[in-house]
Amino acid sequence: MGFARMPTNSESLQQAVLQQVNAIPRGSVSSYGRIASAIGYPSHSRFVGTVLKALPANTQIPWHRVVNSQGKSSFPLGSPAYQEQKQRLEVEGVPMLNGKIDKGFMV
DNA sequence: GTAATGACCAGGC
DNA sequence: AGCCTGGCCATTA
Repeated sequence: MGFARMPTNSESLQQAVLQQVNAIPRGSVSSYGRIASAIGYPSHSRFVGTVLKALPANTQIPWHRVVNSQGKSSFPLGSPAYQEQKQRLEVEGVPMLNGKIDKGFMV
């Protein structure tokens, strides 16, 4: 008898992560840890990063709305990904200074 | 199979 | 504010 896949496999977790990221409202920001907690796996903050890293360059998922718990971008200052994130956030009204956004924008 | 890696986090200093 | 440490856990080598 084929065991139905348990809901703890990484595919469902990945879907859950993407769903959460997708749910972040425009002009707001969340964190890796918050996403992890939201899907019921508070110790999987690193996994959230793993999922976002695997996204294709042309994705519609708003990965730019995810920063770390300190409100800082995970990318090195000045790197292409950093510039992209900063620009996208500022278009939405979330200023980024020195790689950091105001925590008041965090959901 | 083991070892290293990383878009993390909380706490300590 | 910064830097370090230990813990975390899927992915990758």
